[in-house]
Amino acid sequence: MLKQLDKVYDPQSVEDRTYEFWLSGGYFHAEPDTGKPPYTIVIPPPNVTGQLHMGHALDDTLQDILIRWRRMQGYEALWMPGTDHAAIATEAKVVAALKEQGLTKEGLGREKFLEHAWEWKEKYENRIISQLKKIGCSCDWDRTRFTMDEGCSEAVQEVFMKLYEKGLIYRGERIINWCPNCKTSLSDAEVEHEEKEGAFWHIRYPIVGEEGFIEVATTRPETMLGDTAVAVHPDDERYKRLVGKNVLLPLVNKEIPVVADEYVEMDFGTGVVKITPAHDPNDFEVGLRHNLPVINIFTEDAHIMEGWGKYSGMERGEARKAIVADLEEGGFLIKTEPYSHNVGTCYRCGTVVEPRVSKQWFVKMKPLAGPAIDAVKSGETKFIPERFDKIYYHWLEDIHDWCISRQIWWGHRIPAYYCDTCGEMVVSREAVHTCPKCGAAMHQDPDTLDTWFSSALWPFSTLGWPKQTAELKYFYPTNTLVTGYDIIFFWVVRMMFSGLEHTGEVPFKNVLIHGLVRDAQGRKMSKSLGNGIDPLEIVDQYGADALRFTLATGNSPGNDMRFSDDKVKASRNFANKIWNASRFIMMNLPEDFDEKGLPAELALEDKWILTKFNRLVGEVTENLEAFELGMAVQKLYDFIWDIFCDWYIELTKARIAQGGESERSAQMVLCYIINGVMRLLHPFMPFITEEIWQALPHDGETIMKAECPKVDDALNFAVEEAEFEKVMDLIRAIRNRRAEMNIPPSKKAHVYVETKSAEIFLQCQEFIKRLASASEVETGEHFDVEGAVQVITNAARGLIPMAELIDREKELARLNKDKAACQKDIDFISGKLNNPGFVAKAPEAVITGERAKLAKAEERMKIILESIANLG
RNA sequence: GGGAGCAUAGCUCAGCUGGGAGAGCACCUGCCUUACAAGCAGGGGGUCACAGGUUCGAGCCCUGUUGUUCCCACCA
Repeated sequence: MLKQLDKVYDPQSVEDRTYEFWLSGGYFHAEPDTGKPPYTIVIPPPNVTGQLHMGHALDDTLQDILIRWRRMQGYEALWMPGTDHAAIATEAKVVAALKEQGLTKEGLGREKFLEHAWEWKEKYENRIISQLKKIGCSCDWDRTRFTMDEGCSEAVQEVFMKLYEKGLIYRGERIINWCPNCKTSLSDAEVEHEEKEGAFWHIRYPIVGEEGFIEVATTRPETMLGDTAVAVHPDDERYKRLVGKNVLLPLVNKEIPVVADEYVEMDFGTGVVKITPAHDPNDFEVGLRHNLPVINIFTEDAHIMEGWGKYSGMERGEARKAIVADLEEGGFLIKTEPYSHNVGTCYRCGTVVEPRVSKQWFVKMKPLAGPAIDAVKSGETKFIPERFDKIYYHWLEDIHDWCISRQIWWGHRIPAYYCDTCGEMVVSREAVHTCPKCGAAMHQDPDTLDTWFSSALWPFSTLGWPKQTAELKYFYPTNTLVTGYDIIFFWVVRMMFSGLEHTGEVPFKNVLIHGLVRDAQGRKMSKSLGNGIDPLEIVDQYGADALRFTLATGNSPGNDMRFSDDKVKASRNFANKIWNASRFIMMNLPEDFDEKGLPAELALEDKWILTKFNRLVGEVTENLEAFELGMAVQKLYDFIWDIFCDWYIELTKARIAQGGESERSAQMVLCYIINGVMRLLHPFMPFITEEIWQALPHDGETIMKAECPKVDDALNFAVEEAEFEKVMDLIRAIRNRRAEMNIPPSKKAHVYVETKSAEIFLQCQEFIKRLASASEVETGEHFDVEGAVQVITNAARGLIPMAELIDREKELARLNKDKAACQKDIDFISGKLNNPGFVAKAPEAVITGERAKLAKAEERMKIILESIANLG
């Protein structure tokens, strides 16, 4: 007994029911070594932050489409979203959550704080899982929970140890980016540069031992407290003689030297730079070259430290005002000019970054970058689209060492231990409590590791590495990574060099890069703008299938896409169309219908649609193999709507009405095609396709594990396809004429078809009657019909006697227009064919194509001329 | 300062390796044709940013120009 579909398509109930069914069957579960083909795909997801936004929805949808597609091809496909425990931005979120309860991180202490963090993390991960389910992600949730819980700490410790032992991790005093709000260091990639309005202050530094002064220009006067030199270019004639002398630092009244350094640009500003090694990365370098002292004037939240008199305790902005005022009062300020420059800000909180000298852990990047570059150069890992490899190279080629220590609590703790007494440091897998040198107590480094340090291990740490698990062997290296271009530096690059370094293999073969989702006006979706669209609201409104379809359609890899309600609405309409087409088929099947194959006798139109379907299968397969999801989806849309619904289903109505063998074979072909189409479409619209497929005669438990349609050469009928299109041409031409003349479909008319292919038109006369409002169809070589409307196609001329509606002059004008258009055609094509260059150099296939076109046009011209003669 | 992308119908965008320009939405006309008005049938609308070049042939390849978006970068 076949199931009937609901009369009205309700995505909500379809989706709830279907997902429940999948879960209860455990269909997402992936096992290694199942004997299935060895091609596997693991697509690690980005870190999630607790709230699914449109960017994630796009990412996850694309990943899920690829996963489902591979599964249907029989591959054992694995997908594991989730986060390692140091997931991005989590500490800030926990702190914010605690604040609401009146608690602070410091008040709780490290241990209690971490307890809260774990609790909080679990909550948001559960939320994310339920959100991912809503958009149809077919992820192995048990595995996801597992990988999230343990957080892959073991892998992180292992990697740290290995790198440390190889000398690729070191601890040192460096100038790093410091966020005074988050009170932690940041890597270069975590700093965003913003153009900000500022000023250029010109300040007098009196020369010691003589009259006069040297003019220094700066954008940061408040840091002058920490100045330990001024620098000029060695070749600068203006200042050459001053090198080696001292100047007096205003306000501080300290003598500092004038040094010569090539870093100074002579043409910029005054050609004199004040050197503050503690608070500027360049100055720090200059300081190193000239052995200058480093004077840190800021506390970790960017207030002036103790010991600076009235400035102490001032916030940096406040200090700037006070210092500028004092300089002016003391007569040291020459002028202030407005100046806009780039300022580094924290990518999490937007606070202006303060460069700060401190002891941090670093990863030496040069040795790691080499193999990562080579892997892409050799094509072992490919970017799609290709152009992103340039961005990748560029980043890796002038890379600085990576600062990996963070002064936050929520993260993987650095496995280094320091002796309280002698300062000895030990790096160790196990906790060390007593100093191996002096026997005093040791304490672990309070810092944690950069989120991306652990995220970089995702492709293998989630598979059990460093243990050589069966899963690791089976699934690694993975096939494809899907992510946005905004995350190449943070994550892709780091996974690449980490994978190569620790496993000796690239972590993935393909990197499919997608763009950002923007709002309807093309703006980036952001919290501050409040223009973010919640994917779950879209799902509630239009359904997950519509959302997924929208995200997959109309965009090509690497390009941004605009998201608008109208697009989702169009996708929902498409889903509705599919629903109704399926409903039509189901309604017209006998209750015990269970045919899955094709009838022995295929009608002309059956061969036509089977040929079209076969072509669709081939093209969609090709597109998906090449990651051209947008194109695949477009072709499916066109086939289903235009070819299947608007033509084939309409054609079968005549056969269904007729009954008997003709009806039965139509039912079989309808089922065959819709079944195949549902399977092709399933990755894009998983819910509706499952629901429909289940209602149809089918083999297997779920469409997720059904086989993807394959090209079948036995079902290509090129000749019949072309023949049938002659009939379609005539139907279209008649409809066109009737519409132009405003004849309602209810007004049927006799149609005479003059043609050389009479038997086809005769065979298809029922279609012409139904689809072109014909009362009778007659075919023949020639008809004499008084006062007939004439429609012309390449293969036939239709005569419709409608004397009362015909305006002879208009008819003639129209025919002459046709004639002119046709003549233009002929001229154009023959122009090409008469061009000796074309005939000599164009490929044979193109030339024969043009010849065929010409023959058709000439045929058509003959019919037009006859028609004009007929009128006269 | 360096690099990349984009510029195609009123709007949003496709257009794969060069062979007479496409879709969705919007618009206009006619239809409640028993799957679907979230629909059906038809229609109008484009110097493919500009200027050169390569080619038998350019939306597509090359050079330059303009506009626009983004990324990177230590000019205080």
